[in-house]
Amino acid sequence: MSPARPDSASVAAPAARGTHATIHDVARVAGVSVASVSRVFNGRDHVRAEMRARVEQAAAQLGYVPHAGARSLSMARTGAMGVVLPDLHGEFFSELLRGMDREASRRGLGLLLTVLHDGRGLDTLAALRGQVDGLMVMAPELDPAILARHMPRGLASVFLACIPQDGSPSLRIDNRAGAAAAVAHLAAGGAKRIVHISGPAGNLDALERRAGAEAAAAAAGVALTVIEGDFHEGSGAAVGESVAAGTLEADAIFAANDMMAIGALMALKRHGVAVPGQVAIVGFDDIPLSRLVSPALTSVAIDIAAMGARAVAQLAARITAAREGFLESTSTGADETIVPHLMVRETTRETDRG
Amino acid sequence: MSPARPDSASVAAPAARGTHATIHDVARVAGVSVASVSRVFNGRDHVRAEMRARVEQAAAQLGYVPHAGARSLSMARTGAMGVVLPDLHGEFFSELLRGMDREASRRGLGLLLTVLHDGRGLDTLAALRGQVDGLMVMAPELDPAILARHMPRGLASVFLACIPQDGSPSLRIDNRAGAAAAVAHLAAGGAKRIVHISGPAGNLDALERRAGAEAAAAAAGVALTVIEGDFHEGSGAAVGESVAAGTLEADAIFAANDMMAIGALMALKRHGVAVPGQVAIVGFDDIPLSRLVSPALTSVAIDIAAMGARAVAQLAARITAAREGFLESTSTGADETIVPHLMVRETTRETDRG
DNA sequence: GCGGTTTCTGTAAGCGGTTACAAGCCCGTG
DNA sequence: CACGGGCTTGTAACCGCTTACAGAAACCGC
Repeated sequence: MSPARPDSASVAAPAARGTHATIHDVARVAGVSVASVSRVFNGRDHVRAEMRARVEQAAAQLGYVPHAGARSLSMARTGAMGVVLPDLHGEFFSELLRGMDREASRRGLGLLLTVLHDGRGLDTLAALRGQVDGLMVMAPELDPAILARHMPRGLASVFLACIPQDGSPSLRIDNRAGAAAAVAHLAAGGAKRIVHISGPAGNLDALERRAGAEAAAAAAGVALTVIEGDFHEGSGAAVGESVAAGTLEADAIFAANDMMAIGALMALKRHGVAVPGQVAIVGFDDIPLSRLVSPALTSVAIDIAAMGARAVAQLAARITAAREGFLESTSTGADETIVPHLMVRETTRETDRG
Repeated sequence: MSPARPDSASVAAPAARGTHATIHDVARVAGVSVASVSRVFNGRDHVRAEMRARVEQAAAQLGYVPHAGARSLSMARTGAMGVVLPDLHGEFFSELLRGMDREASRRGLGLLLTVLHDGRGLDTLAALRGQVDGLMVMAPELDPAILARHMPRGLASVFLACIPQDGSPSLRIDNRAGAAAAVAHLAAGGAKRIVHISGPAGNLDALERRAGAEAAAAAAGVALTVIEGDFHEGSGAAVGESVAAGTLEADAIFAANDMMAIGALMALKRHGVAVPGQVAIVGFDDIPLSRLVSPALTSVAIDIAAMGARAVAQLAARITAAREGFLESTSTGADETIVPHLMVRETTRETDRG
């Protein structure tokens, strides 16, 4: 019983049609044990040069690639992070993912995307166990209690722009400060009657932005009327129509996001209302589109991509902490607050060409 | 030796700190075998109501969730699809993912995102084996041979807008037809000297669009000058500058994508060149932004989200085909061609208000 | 030429599920 | 009351890989 040698007969069918070669096939072809093959591939342990060569040759010949699933099962590590997002549109979505990807791929991690279509999808969260090492969750519309109930236990997680659960760290946007800066800027520019187009009622960001706007308006002694929007262009356009028609009196509009601001802007333009001459406008998010509309939109800027990258970094830290055994540690991982800044453009500033 | 009964002593520590309960823990607590627990959770086999109740109760008590990795190992099915994309920006990216997600989540599948940063990332493709059931690959910039070399063998795949490998089906945009329609439209509007801002040299879409434009220009008997761009706003702006300065003579511009068209549009506007009065502009892709700039951009429209959804559907079909054993079948899965259509807006049409 | 290291390599026990197979149960019949 | 057959359930063998442990081999100084 000599150790298995490369024997042309037994090597005949290393893998069935379409099936992949396994580590055993490689071991058999190379005439070594599976442990050695594993060692060669993970390169931590000592392996003689000749053995390494034999294994690599066999692996190449068979087109062997380790099976990520099996590996993650025995190592308790998947190499992927879950991203849980609401049903986002457009630039915010892509910028966030872009930032996450930048940081994740730097660390050799994958990103598993899960979109919550207004609540549905929540039950798939639990199924992520064993498929990802941690979760980045953004669910500003969701009742924190419901969210908590659906979070898979024991999976490291980071929350974006929503209330953190069970001591997980979170990344928060200082919506109040951003909104306050916007309103203060409008007031400083001479606005007396500001209309705030808010986000949907249940949305946390929306609530905070509204609060910030109200505080700043009170401080500056200007009137603020709040109209609820839905973060989409249409609701902004509706407000623009009302203002143009005179139904709604306003010399400035502060929208809770850029799409609504742009909707309002387009509606006003369509009706020949001068922006910023008669009505000044400020948005929130500073999506790339903002500087392309004309007049270019003044907006509260958040570095969305950077936020995504930070989320990955935080989660990575939290995952390794958990692996080291500090998981129950009282240092829950620092929350981070991202402070937005005002990007002044043409909708709040008379330009040479109006 | 009765079968293990729920015994408070042995049940003491179902899971260590932070660790998940396994199917064995559930079996022990419920006093049944692991097979039964598995049956209850997969619900295919007959299980008595009382057993079901016992297991469900135990699972709930332990907060048990099946481990996706382990399950995929024994079932040879992961429930996720890999998405391989170039380093895309903006709306195209988000629309595509949006469409893919819509279809994937309808089928209960996840999306694992891998971005190719100009070539790097290719080696991670092979590592996807065992992590996804199939791959959707979009790599218009990549040499097909290099791509082929890096594709994990035996993994079902669908190619988007690039040359298919090994008989995998692909989804292609009829770039030629779209570009031809754009140029024909410009010629019909009276253009005599058209400038085409192409995409980068190695890009397949870019080449096809250029070819379509050239063919249509020849057919219509109008002059076409090609200037190479990079799909970003800046290169479009550069052309706009040249045209405004008179360095480049043109009464119409056809850009290979919308961002370059918008760049050109902004540059022309900045210099007071009338659009479409002096220069008409057509873009390609019809990203949401196109209708928001002013004048609104005429563009060749592709339903990007629909394309993403189709890719998922095709891949799903191919995966089940492979599972049924038709993997070597000569019917390689039908290629699909998506025919774009022209969306005429203000940059090629005098409007009431110019 | 022998014990003690040091450096490789193989064996086998998991990781957490699924599932073929066999065994046990319960029932209606002849 | 023995018997065949339909439901349920348990046992154990995988899925493909990592890794603790132990055995083998090579090298050391004496």
